Amino acid sequence: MTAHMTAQIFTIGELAQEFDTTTRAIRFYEDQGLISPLREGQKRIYSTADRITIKLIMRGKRLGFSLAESKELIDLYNTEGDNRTQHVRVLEQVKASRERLLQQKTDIEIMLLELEEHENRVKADMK
Amino acid sequence: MTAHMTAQIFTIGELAQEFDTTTRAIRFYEDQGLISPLREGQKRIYSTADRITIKLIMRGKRLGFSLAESKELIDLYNTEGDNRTQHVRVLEQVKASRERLLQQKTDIEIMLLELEEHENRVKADMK
DNA sequence: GACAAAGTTTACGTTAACGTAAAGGTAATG
DNA sequence: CATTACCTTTACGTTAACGTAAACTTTGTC
Repeated sequence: MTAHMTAQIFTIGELAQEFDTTTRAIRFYEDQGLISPLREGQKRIYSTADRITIKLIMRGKRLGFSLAESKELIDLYNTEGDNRTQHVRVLEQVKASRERLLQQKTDIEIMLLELEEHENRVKADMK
Repeated sequence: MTAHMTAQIFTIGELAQEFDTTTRAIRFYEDQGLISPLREGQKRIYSTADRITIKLIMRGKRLGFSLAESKELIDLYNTEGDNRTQHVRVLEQVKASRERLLQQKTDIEIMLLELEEHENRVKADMK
């Protein structure tokens, strides 16, 4: 038997379900150049790579990334590492992304602490 | 001498500067019921409480919170803890907020890991 | 008292990220 | 072959969060 699995594919409906979104939204992401599914006649067919891209988009949305920002990240991962200046730009982008994420992380820590404080106040108040 | 400092106040311009936003935005938050500055004649005057609220709004924005969501949080902190059912609602809200923040936190961890992986690939590629 | 630097209100404009509706193609199923 | 379940394109509508502009007051300051 062959060692490879036949490449997994997905329909737009399946992906919409999996990521709890709509086919309209997924087509919109294509419009915006975030994904480029193949076609089988009229119908779009999505690869596992497309699926991962959508997962990235959704994660980005949960963190308040605009589609443009998510696209930058996606393109970042897709840059065929060819020349040096490209590499430098990529590393700079990575740095910027990391800093943003770290800022968000500390924002979250603060908010979690404040929530806990408030929860304690309210609980004490209930007694 | 008296032990209390005369209550700090701020103008809209000062706050706009401090939070790197615009007076238009701050007035908009008032429109949306997130803050209610006092007036001195025509002019708005902001208390330290107002300032803190704005800080909360900005933190929310960095985390992708809509103004409506930030308002919920602000109202949460401002609920005069009176009756039990109120308390229960508050605690449920706290729980929901916490869960959202924790989800965001894990999203961030994953993205940070992926960034690091990619960074290493690119760096290895440069050699 | 004229001017600049802040503040004010009112109101229309703009962008992102889809929602919603219409009108139609295709493939399996009873 | 008619119905059902998806898929397609085209296109106009909607909401959030302000931006931008106009026209006006208030407050020092030269």
